[in-house]
Amino acid sequence: MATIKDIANKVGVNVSTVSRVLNNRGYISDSLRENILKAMEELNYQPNEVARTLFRKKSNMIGLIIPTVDHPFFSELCNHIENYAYQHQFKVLLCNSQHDKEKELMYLNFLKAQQVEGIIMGSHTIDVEEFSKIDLPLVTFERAISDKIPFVSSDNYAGGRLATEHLLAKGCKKIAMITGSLGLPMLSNERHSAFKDVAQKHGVWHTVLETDIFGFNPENYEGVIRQLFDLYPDIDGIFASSDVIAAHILKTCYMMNKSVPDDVKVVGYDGISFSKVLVPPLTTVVQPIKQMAELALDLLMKQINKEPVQYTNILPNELIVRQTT
Amino acid sequence: MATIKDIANKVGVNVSTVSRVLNNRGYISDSLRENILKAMEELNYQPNEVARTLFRKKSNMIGLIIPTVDHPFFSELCNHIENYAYQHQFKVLLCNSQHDKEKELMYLNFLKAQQVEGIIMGSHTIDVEEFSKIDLPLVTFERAISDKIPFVSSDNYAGGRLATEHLLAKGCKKIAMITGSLGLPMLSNERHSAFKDVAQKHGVWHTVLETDIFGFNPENYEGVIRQLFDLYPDIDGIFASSDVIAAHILKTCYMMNKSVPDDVKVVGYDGISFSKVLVPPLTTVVQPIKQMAELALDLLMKQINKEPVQYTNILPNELIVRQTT
DNA sequence: ATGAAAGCGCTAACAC
DNA sequence: GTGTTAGCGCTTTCAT
Repeated sequence: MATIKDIANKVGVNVSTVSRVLNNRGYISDSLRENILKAMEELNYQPNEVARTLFRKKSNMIGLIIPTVDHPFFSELCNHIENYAYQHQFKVLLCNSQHDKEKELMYLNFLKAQQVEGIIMGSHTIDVEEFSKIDLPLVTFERAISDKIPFVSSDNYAGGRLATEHLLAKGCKKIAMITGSLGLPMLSNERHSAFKDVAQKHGVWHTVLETDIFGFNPENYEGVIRQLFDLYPDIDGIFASSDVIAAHILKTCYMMNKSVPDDVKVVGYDGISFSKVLVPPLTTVVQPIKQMAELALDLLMKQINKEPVQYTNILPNELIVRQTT
Repeated sequence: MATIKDIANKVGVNVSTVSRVLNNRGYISDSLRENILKAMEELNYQPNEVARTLFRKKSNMIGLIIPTVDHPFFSELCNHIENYAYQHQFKVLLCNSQHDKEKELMYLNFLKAQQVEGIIMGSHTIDVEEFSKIDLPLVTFERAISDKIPFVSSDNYAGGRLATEHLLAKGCKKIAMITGSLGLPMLSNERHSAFKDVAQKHGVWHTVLETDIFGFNPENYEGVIRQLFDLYPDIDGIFASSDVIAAHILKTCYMMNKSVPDDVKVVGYDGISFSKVLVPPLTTVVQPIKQMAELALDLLMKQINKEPVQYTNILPNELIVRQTT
């Protein structure tokens, strides 16, 4: 791989001259610039960004840690973040923690060592204390760590209320919530609080099913949903904590010959693009994923630029009624 | 951020000594090692990987370029690649080209500049000549560039044949294929060739609908599928070039009150995890995505280690019959 | 067993 | 306008 030195030698100038044309800094005669540019072309020269980063202490990279990109919510989030970052000349280093504490911590250190300029955290297995060591601009998704670390989330409680009240408004008498893990310190747990509060307030029978410890183990979703129906055959409304879970509910209803929305109504959460192509198209609480992504990056960039930021960033979401209710 | 110098100063030794404990190389007295380790702990020291990479010319990073992570096939692929890479101490730099030639090229150069050790290309908008300039270990998905660049794909022709023959075996008399763009130089276009060949061979009426130029613009899928049905109301079998398209077909059938599989049968392609939770669960040609991901990385790592590789890597896929046929 | 020094590729004073 | 030089943080001979 050609270096700046090779170019300099070839043209017969000093490396600093080459560096000047590379950075468009200082004066150089047009003819020299021409020659240098030509030499770069010929040697297929590519400035070594690693060396540049070492010197500048600026990598133009940010880190994104999520549980797994293989979940539509996160892949959409990731996609928006990448796009927006690209517009602002940032590259994103994607890290999938797989909900593994070791891996999350390891990636956190890796990102630091890699001199990223900031980190967006969407995975939450590590403890609060660890964050103090990071000492890098940070933004969190769905988790409030401290009043020093801004977070963005949608209004989970309001979303849960919207969903539950909608089920009741549609006449459901016996409702269930099926949710991923409630054991992680995430704001999304408030969807569950809202569900319980609303059901209690209306004096409606209700139950909660926690599918699994981590929320992303869809292999056994159908099994547990079947169990729920076996136990309570007259459940007529379900609030799923994610559209992915909702999809499994629709599938299970299909397999059990329960008609949606006639026998049971279901409302999802997230508003991922797949929600509108499900059969039937899913009623769901849609989060403003794109805005959330861009807001997170804005907050990160502000910190990178030493600008003040707001720590609490809760975006509204919207119930979209389709055909499962 | 603490550097190796800070540690050295604090302990009162030379940086090379610190470097030694960092790399477990050479001899150092146990007591010194202890002290140094303690100092690192106290200063929360993190070796600067950028500096290390500059020296070693080894980044432990590979690049992955795909059209968009916001497509289940690629997010699953990406997930498997990341996992497998992690097991082999490689990090992956994810680049979404969005099918944009500029962006793909820009990312290609970025990856080189970033000193990645190799690149896996799943996006294919740039021309063959560009590849000669890359001069880095490369593996391609679904595209044969040259006999110097290994590629991995599933057996697209066989897959297309499997799907089409299955439709015919199920008694379809009037079949359509709905496919993404055929305009990109991808091996997956062979699914289409197989479809036509099989239909012709059996003398069955058939038509092909190309949804859009790039294959990932699902906004208007329902519209074009409706048009197809309006034009040919008696189509009774559809082969979709991806499970995502198949999902849109199922949805559109639902909206048009066409029963699947009674009125129209549909078979998808990919075997993404969502295929089994669709309603009805989708009959589809499943690609061995995980094996493909790991094979791609194996081929890349072999090149990195200067080992010989096989250039043609076509994996078999399997028709899984579920309830849409 | 530890230190001194050179160098990875690049940039930015500072000379001339 | 262009060259010289020091240095970014780290590793690795080569001394001692």
